[in-house]
Amino acid sequence: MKKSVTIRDIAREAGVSSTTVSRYLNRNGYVDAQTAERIRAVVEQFNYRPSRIAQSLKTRESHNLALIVPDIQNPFYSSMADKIQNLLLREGYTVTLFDSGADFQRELTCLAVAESIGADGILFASVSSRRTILTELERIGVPVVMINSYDACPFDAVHGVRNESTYLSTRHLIELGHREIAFAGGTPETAIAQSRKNGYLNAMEEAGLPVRREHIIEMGFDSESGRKCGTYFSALFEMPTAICCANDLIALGMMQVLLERGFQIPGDISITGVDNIEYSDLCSPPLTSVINDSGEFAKMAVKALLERLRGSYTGEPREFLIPRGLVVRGSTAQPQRKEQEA
Amino acid sequence: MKKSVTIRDIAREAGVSSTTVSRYLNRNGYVDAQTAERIRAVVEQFNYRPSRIAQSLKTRESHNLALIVPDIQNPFYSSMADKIQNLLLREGYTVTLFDSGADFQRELTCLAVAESIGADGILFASVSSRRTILTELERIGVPVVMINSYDACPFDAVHGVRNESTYLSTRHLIELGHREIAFAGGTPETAIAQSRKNGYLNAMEEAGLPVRREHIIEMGFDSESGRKCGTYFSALFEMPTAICCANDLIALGMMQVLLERGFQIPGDISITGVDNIEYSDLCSPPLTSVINDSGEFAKMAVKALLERLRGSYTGEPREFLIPRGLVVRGSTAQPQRKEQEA
DNA sequence: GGCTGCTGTGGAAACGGTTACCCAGAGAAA
DNA sequence: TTTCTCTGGGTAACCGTTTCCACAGCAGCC
Repeated sequence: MKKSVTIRDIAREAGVSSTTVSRYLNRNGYVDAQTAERIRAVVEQFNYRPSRIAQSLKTRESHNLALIVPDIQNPFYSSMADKIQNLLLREGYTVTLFDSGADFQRELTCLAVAESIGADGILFASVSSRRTILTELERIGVPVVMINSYDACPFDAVHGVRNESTYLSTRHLIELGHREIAFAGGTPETAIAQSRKNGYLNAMEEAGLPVRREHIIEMGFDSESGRKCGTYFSALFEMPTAICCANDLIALGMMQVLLERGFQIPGDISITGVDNIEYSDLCSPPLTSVINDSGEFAKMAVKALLERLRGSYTGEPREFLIPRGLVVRGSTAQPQRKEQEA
Repeated sequence: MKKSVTIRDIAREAGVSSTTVSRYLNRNGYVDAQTAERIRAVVEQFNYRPSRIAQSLKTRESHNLALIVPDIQNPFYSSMADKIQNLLLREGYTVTLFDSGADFQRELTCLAVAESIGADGILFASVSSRRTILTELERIGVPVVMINSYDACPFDAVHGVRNESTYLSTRHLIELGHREIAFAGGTPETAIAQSRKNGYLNAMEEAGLPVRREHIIEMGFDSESGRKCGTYFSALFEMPTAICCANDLIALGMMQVLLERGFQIPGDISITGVDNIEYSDLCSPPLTSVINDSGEFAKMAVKALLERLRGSYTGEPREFLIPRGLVVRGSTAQPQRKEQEA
């Protein structure tokens, strides 16, 4: 940061006090039309921009918000981050983005940094939501919106209906006639992974289908985990006819190794994902997936946070539910084995 | 931001002056071991963290850097952003991420915001690099590192060898025996799109192959543009036997519509991309691509910027070249038509 | 004519840190 | 003894804003 032109420079040059310049800039208080014009001219001439830092110090708001996501490389989150950023920039807020790597300790670090830079609010796609995190958030004391974090918490929350996403995809598989349906889950012990697993289990139970222990495997939410899960399933003596994946990245990684090993998709095995990221449509076969509209997540989260920041809502914590839907594509079909073929 | 505990509170409580507390915190100047311990205890007890904002105001450095990318949803950039952020967080810097949408006006907006929040430095994957941008950057006066922006500029720059990426992929196609090779480019009038186009043209010229006007089309760098280019090519009377795409997103979109329309890849037509994003490996057929190592870009850009920030390098603008390589996958093969088949 | 209320402006105190400068004492060197 | 250097620590100015007061002029009203 170089030596910058200050409000006092402008004031001196325009022959007024800095108070008046400030009033002019913030459009509050009275300032004569001619005076205003004089100030405007000087401001333009010097290309003066007030220092956000000094403003922040004085007003105690930084107009900067923290956005913490578990994995910015996950297209669901990068797309959501993009949209959140655009919406907030328009409202005069900047966004500092943190990638927690889905790690509890790093979530805490992110929060510490967010606090020290004086974030006015926090958008938190937390993966752990342990007590420690919640008490830390309360201590910091700024408005918080939790995203995709299903645990009970004293903050506004934005997510889909609990246990719904994989319920939809599993139902779809069941309706196609599958009975041996496996599940590839995300990072264990996280609320969202739990919710995805429950959706699968609920659908299976509702249909009276047994769930084999070895048909459930949980690694992480990235494509590398998907590859590992795929390798695992391909080695089973009794392979499922369909696999419900906890998100699209897992599904894509899974498809890759299964295709590599000569399985037909959906001929031998059907695959479903969750999130409906762009790439689920770009791959072949294109992936049947559950829509998680990152734009809607962004919109609701921003709306909720802005209302808190502006004090236009001060009531009890709210829960915003984002509607979902199933997109059926080429990766799912009726099972072709045993009963069917015989 | 709530009322916070200040350095003076700590000083009072520890029975010293705020100067001493500051000295203790910043480990400069002399402070007695016992005094230090007393301060440490109080700091911990009150969970005191100095206000970055107040520090910034006084020291004139915000420890915040701006990162401006054309499209955060492009995996190359989201991956690079992720890595940059991690590297810098470790050095005590936070990163404010901007998505310019590959738009000149929005690039200017991003710069204005970056300046007003007092960014100490700017990492700029600029797509326009017009004069206006460069003079604006010089006016702001903080260290700048340009990423993937091939125009001459008075700042450190990080990119691959000029015109190299598509040169590699086009050479590969030529060596496979293709003669009718088309090109699907990115946003026209950007330096990077120009470089990608030149690589293709150079390889063609070098091999003495003619380039048809209608075999070159330039839209944008996203998959939607790729789809449009694919639709266009699929309608040509004289289709090429291979298409060199300016990046992977274009290639993926292209492959989607071509497969949809019944073309075999690589049987009827070979496709190449650039960037080697994760999804180029996850799709089928997996995409032949040119490696652009986002991690290397991140590392060099951060290194260059840190050196400037710390003043450990103050010389002429430098150019950092990131090595590339070709990854041959299933989307390319020898042409199977005419001469070959006859 | 004295009040009241509105317009237009300025002085100066914060906001929470850092740091230049000054001072005191102790031991070492002259 | 005097002077110098080193350790340890306090005073106060300053970074660039905002904002609380204060004040002056003027119109309208009783």
